[in-house]
Amino acid sequence: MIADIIINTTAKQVQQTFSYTVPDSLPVQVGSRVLVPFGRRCEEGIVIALSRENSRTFSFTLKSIIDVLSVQHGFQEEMVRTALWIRDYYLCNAAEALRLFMVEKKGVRCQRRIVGGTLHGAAAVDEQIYTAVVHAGAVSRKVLETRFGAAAVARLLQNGTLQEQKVWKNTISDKMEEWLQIVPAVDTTVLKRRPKQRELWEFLVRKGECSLTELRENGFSRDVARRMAADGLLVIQKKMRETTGAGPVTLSSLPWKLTAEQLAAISAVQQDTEGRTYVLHGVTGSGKTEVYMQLAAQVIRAGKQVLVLVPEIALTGQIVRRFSARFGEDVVVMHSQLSQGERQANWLRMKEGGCHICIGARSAVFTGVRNLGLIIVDECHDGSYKQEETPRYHAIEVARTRAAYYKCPVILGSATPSVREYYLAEKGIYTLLELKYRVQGRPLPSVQVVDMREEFQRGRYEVLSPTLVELVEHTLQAGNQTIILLNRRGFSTFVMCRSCGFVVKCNTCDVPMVYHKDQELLRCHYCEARREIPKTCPACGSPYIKFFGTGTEKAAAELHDIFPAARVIRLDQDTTRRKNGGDRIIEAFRRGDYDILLGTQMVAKGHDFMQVTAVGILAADSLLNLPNYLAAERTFQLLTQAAGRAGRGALPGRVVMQTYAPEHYVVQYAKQQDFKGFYKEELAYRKTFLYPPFHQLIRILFQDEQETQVWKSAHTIASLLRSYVEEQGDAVEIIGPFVDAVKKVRNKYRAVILLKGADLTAIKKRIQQSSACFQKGIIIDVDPAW
DNA sequence: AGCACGCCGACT
DNA sequence: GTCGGCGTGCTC
Repeated sequence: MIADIIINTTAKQVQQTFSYTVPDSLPVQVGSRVLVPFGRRCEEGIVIALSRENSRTFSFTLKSIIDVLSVQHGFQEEMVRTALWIRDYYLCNAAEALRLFMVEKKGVRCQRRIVGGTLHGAAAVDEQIYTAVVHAGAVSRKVLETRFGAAAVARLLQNGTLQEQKVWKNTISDKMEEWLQIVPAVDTTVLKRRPKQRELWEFLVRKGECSLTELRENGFSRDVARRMAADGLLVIQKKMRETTGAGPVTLSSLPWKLTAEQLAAISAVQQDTEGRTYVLHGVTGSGKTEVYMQLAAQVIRAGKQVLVLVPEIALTGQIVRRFSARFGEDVVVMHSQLSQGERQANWLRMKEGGCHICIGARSAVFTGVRNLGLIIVDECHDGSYKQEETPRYHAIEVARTRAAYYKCPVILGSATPSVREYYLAEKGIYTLLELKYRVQGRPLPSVQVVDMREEFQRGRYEVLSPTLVELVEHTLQAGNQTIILLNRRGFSTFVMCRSCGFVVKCNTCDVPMVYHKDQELLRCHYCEARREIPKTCPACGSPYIKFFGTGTEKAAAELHDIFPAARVIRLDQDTTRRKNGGDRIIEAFRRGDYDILLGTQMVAKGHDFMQVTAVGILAADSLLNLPNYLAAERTFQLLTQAAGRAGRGALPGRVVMQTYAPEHYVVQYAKQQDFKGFYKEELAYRKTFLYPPFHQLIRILFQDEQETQVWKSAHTIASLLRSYVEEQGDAVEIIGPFVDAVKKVRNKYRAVILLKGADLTAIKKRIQQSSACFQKGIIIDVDPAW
């Protein structure tokens, strides 16, 4: 057999496949992670195809695979296929795409060590070093150098007294376990006077064979077995560690009274045999999680597995608790804060089929599986499903590709699906499932819009309008809770000189710095830069420095002034930095330890707070002015989701939205909680300007410390692509290069080229073939969230 | 990415 | 003459 292999390195020049022969003795499959000789060293390779020996000829002699690194960490064929799809769709390295599926990113590590060579009878020191090395067998160079000095070590390496050796360490070797087996037809009379050994013998006769862990669980010591093995009564063998058994499927299901809509949605998906994608459009509070769990139960009964994707860790807590309560041990959680060991254990349990449900954020879409039956993407509109570093994949597209292989359904649940997803459902490419009513007939909250321009004209400059103050006061008196959303952290958003208009910007990024009062510092939200607050204007020397704009810190301060007795907690990047910080704050608020939760968009994400009856949205239109085709959609989602936090318990909810653009269609539809209305108007806009879902986008970002260099390489690529489009008559529009929305980040200038067209497959192939597009400082983003 | 090869300048 | 700088090219 001949194996085609991708070398596990991200080096741009080593991305083609390499062919190796497969020794008959090795269990190599598509997806195996193997050790191969590569140049004059060893590397890890992933087998992506196997073919018969006589089917191909090569102009050079092939080398042979040395070993299989791990059976347990090997990929399923589906994972290899999905990885290669990611490479071709998102235009990244094969190894980068394959690494998405790995818990341990590198399967082999090279270690250099020093061993003894031949002693050239000389100085006593040399002999001393030589014998030290020989005595130890092998030593690392560092240890030797600190003991005897770098010069001496170098000299002895030179003259051959010492030699440097390389060893390759397998970091993903299979976990082995010792197994006991009786030797049949052996004379057991000796056991008469060995009661403990006889007991073990009888136990093994009943069991056939038994692992060492099982032995311990049954109260036998390993020593008894060892002695018996020495006497030839039983044999101890090493076997691959078995999956922690697929525990009994206990469904402590308390069947809820489902609404007719929930039942209809469940039965539609249950009847699926071709693996379609479903958009589960359910208003906030319509019971989507119950639908997920009922479907998951069905899939588990059929012996298959479920992947559940949720937006962020802050949100996993709640949904994990609900799933765990129902499915117990059959649920594992994947999140970035697990230790390497926990992560690996969970991954292996899923891959070997020992567990049926995996819940996690974006990267959980790559969890190994044995037999996939369903993928659920909760809050599918959320921006965190798009990875913002290479490979820049979208978890929904990866989910759909994986599901296509298993012919299993994908559920995209949201109260505010993205325009793209809803459009595909309307067109019949996906299937639309609607939940229009809240469970138990709870009403949607009533929404009041406050025009902040009028407030300003009346001379009210406070952050909180009188209408909102009244609502908060009322809610506090009733003993209920309030959520306040403000999409900016820090105290004020920028610092400006009143005399000359100078704005304090970050030294390395082209953005204004933000004033953080609790640290008495200016901070850049693009890099980690901090700076003292200047006492006088750095440009004109004037002392009239003023802070403009409002962040969560300032709003918190104002709330404290107006309601000194109210217990306020902030939820933003500054307060959630610590481990589980977000979950801790949310749980404390849920318990009722606080009256007001004030924060950035995190407060709007899917939490179920029964005691919240009021929601205030400050600066409802702050996202609207971003230079991004998704600005309106993002704003509508944020406003609707935030408003949806009110009135999820038995009590009705009230919402106040403060805005400078009350007549904007986004604000109007959000006020009515009218998804359909917003969707129609937004879709018309997208059609006019040929934005997704009508056209696809690719964004190519160029970064360099030299501004001229950025433009040079951007123009080179742009003209390369333009000439291709002209030659081929490809209907692709090439826009730019133009300056990025932020001109400079971390001292690197930024330029952008945008590709726009109904079908970009041909030009993607062209980009993939061009080495000029894969140089450092160039980032290719397919389907950018921009 | 590594690692070797090769070409050129500096120095015991 | 030789040591070491890093530009270039290859790895089945």
